[in-house]
Amino acid sequence: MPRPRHERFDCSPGCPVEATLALIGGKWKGVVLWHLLQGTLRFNEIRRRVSGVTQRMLTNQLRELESDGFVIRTVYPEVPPKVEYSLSERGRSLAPVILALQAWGEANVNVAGQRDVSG
Amino acid sequence: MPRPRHERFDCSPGCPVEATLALIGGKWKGVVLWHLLQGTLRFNEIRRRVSGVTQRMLTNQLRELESDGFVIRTVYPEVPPKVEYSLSERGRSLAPVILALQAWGEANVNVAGQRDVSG
DNA sequence: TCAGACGGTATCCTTTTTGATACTATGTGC
DNA sequence: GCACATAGTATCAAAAAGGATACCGTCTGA
Repeated sequence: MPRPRHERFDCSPGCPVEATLALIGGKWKGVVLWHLLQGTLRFNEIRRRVSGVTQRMLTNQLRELESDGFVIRTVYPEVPPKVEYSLSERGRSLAPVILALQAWGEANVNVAGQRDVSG
Repeated sequence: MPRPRHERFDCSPGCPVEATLALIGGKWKGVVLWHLLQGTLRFNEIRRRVSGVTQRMLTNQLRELESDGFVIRTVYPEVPPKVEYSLSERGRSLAPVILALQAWGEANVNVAGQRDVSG
């Protein structure tokens, strides 16, 4: 069972930054949260939208998001199975963070892979 | 040399989020960026502020931040050595992201023994 | 002479994270 | 019977990230 990268965050000023990052820094958590910000989704709907994620990883990330209180998992006792994922209030409170990440990425990450290092 | 976790980010909407996270998601990058947002710092100044980080990891994270164009490393050819780290323009452009992370963390992460965090 | 500060490297090792693959159960359509 | 869809587990392996420790050269101060 994966754990947060820090156990305590009373280190120093600036640590809330780390704390937040430790919660949403999983490889797929950002995109998943972003998609859930648009509305409730079923497992395979998320999986199709987040291209490249494996079933195992998606389960994993969703479980972590759930146990961190960001995501609500609703199981409908049907056959075939139906499970819906939606954001909790706490999850929605991340919106400004996710949107800031998105905005910066759109403005600064070149898809073509170019990188300007020379200042 | 560590690489970003994705090589391409043209996957789908939402991916700018992942792209940004891949760049600043290192264990100590958030705090380091936060501290550098306050001004230029020397290596050991950062090290003292970021409690818990080892010399190796700090070097590591700073090198990655440098090669991603966020941080400018200035070596003064003196003895004893003097190396200063400051944010590039690109680094400063992360301010809204870092501040969003900090704001959320301060509001939502239960920090045992946390006192005032100026900012 | 010995310790400490400076800003690192080099090496080894452990932990964490991620990926690939196969498997579960049930129902529907062909 | 067979494949597909649903939402997962289980298992094994690899890769990435992180940590501990020792070492480098030079200077200052005790």
